[in-house]
Amino acid sequence: MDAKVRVRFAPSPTGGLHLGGVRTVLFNYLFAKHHNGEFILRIEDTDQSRFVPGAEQYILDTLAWCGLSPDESPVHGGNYGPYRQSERKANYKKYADQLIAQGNAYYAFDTPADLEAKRAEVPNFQYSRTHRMEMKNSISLSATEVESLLKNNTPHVVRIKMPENEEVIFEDIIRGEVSFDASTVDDKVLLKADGMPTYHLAVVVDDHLMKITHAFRGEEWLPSAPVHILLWKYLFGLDQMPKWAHLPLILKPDGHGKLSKRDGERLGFPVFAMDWTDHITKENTIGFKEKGFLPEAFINLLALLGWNDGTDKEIFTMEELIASFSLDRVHKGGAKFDYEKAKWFNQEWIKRMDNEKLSRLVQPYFDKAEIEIHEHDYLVKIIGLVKERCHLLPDFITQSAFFFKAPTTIDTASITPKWEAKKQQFFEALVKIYSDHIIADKQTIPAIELEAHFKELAALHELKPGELMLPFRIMLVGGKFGPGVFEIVEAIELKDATSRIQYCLQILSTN
RNA sequence: GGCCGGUUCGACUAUCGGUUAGGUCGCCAGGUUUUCAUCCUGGAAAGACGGGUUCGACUCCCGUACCGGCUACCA
Repeated sequence: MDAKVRVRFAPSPTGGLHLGGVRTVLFNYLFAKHHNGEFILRIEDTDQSRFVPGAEQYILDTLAWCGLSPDESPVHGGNYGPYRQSERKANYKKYADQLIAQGNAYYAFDTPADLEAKRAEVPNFQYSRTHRMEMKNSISLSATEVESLLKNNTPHVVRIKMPENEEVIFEDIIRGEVSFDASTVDDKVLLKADGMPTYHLAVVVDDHLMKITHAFRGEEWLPSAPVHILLWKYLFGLDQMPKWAHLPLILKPDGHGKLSKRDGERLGFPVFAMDWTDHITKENTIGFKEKGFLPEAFINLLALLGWNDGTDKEIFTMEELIASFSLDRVHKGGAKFDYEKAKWFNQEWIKRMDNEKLSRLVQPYFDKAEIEIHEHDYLVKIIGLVKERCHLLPDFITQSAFFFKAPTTIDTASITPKWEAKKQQFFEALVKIYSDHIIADKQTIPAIELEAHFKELAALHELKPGELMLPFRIMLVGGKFGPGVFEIVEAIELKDATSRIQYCLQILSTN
């Protein structure tokens, strides 16, 4: 039987994790869990010039928030560590040497300045068979020259020698057969002058050493696939190579191109999973988490960007995704990100979520808005009352603040045009009745009874309840929104309701 | 420029040769809600183009167009 499924997500820790990155993690995770396999997090920090402090922790935090916990990682450990490529540096040279010995790679001594000059001189310069002999390397130079350069520790890189008449063909799980003429691809650098491998060498060596069975990555990697295939062939044999799948890109909602951080800023939506603060500029980029998305919704919407189960089902739990995920239902084409639909997913998840659980998630937003919650049970109850009108977590503040303190702004403009003495008298009578209840030690009354009393009183004053409802609502919540008025009165209790009515009557009489 | 990939309503997508091309978001209209939201009903809205193959093509093949990705000692 086939070996146990092992997949990896291999980000370089350079900044916030964006939608596309998280989706790549998700597909890796779902595939692994679907096949009872293992999901590995490997940090590809081979470019020391791009090291960003905190970025690795951010990736870990993001995976934790999303519920995509790795089985092996720099912090979770595992039998194939270390899981940071910078700590695996010693591994790579051996393989580079092997490639050179086999004639599949060579030393190149060109300085960055040499390369720059050559690029300026030759339009569309490629370091390949067309110009290889014009450069300074162990193919163009004599053996003695190379030896002395090496002996003098002349800075050099190792480049793969792309074959001349070879068609590189491989099977992509999503795209089917893909082929390249190897001679059109340039001689990629494998080992840099600082001794660190480039992605090309590192990914092949580590996938082999970590026994990766399936390698998934974004479509932007497709053009360099022939380099990786060749490396597998030269180093470990094609029969050992993982199965590849190049995932479709997530595109800008408007216009064209890959979704980027700037699109989010421009169009007003998050692109990163969580808040990310640039360590140099201190500029903060908002994340889906902080914007008020539920991780369940975030995962759900990401899963449906480029995949579906073939039915009309759109709301999936993680368990359901694991059960039904399959790579052959992943699309080939990129998907434009639609923030409106993203919010819809979140709303659906808010509606489904347990009030108690929701209350714990919403509490921080109340704290931030400086709205004091005296009783937790009261908050839970209010959440149940307003949840279906909230798309994002902060919506709970605007939708329910009036349950905790009297509204600060009152839309009196919607009352005054039809305000009259009769109505004034009605509300004064209502205040009297509520006050009597309070004196009788009744702090609140069930909504149904409140409504019945209200209607009786209206009839007594020869007014239709309909003309009183809107003013009443505005007195209580400040505007034309919110749950049923009598439910509100029941919740905020008579004392509070009374003072809100009185406050408004005062404003209305002075106008 | 070169190489590679992609193309169904505005967006996400179903369809694996035979359908009035379906669903969801958004949009519009109506109902419910004596408010808003929810919810319900209805509506507008799509196979890039041109050739084949076939009794029959959204579906298979070729070409064109358009879009995207890559083309660093970055990943």
